[in-house]
Amino acid sequence: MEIVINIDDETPLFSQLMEQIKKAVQSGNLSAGDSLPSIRQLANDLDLNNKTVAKAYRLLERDEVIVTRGYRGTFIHEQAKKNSDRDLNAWVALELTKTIDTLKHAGAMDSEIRIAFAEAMKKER
Amino acid sequence: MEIVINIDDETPLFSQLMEQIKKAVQSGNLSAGDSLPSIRQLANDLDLNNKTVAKAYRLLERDEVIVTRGYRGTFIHEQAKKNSDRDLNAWVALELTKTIDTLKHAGAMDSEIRIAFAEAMKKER
DNA sequence: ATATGTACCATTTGAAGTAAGGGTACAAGT
DNA sequence: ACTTGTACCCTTACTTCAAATGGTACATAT
Repeated sequence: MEIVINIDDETPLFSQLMEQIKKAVQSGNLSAGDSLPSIRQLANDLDLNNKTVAKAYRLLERDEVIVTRGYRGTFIHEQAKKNSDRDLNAWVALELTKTIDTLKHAGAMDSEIRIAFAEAMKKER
Repeated sequence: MEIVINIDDETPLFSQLMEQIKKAVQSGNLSAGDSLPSIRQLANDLDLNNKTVAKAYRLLERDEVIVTRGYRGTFIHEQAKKNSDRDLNAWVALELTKTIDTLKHAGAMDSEIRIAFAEAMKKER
């Protein structure tokens, strides 16, 4: 499989990486159980920082598209194909939009919503 | 009635002004129908900018604590005492906290929630 | 003329957060 | 020794926003 990262693209590098791995899973280029390059290896190949690749891997594991097995490396998740369709971001956006809509219809100003949101994010630890 | 604005206080000036007017309503120092100083007058007395006072007045009118009658001036709302108890900010914070709680329990990262929130605020015009 | 709220134009200051990178270190296993 | 993912430390550049201020202008009324 080949991965191409475009630095000029406005989408974050870790997002590009996630998208391409998900696409490879959906197209069948990557199948359940396949091993992925190590974080350091991939970072070196793509000329990215370790942290950038690690972030993509961390999120892909949370989405159950890949599985990390410590020193053994990283592999494609058994349900990767099914899970690579799910879009957590879209769901998050939908939930937030619904709530914001409610607040605005009640007359809340944008700044009030933003302040309250920032406070809520701080306190929810 | 006397209003005291503390510049060293971390709470925004317009918020301080709103709070003090609401308190004056609750304590009975200001009653329904009482007239308030004009925006320019109050801004001058408290050494604030017109916009700062105007913002407080605008929000107090939205909360139905005061009523503006154009060139005639600004007055205490008929239901001011009842409405000065309601706290829109607290309700907004509660709604957002509930939604954020849901998102976090689903595994969403803080940054994802923040990005989605910013997008939702942009698109909801 | 003068005063009312309001609506624009603008700027400055400060805070907060993301994305990305750099470095160092660790336990677990080969 | 070497590699794995991971967890810290910190820095840089960029973006967005709130809050406050300043100025100009307007219709509406006295």
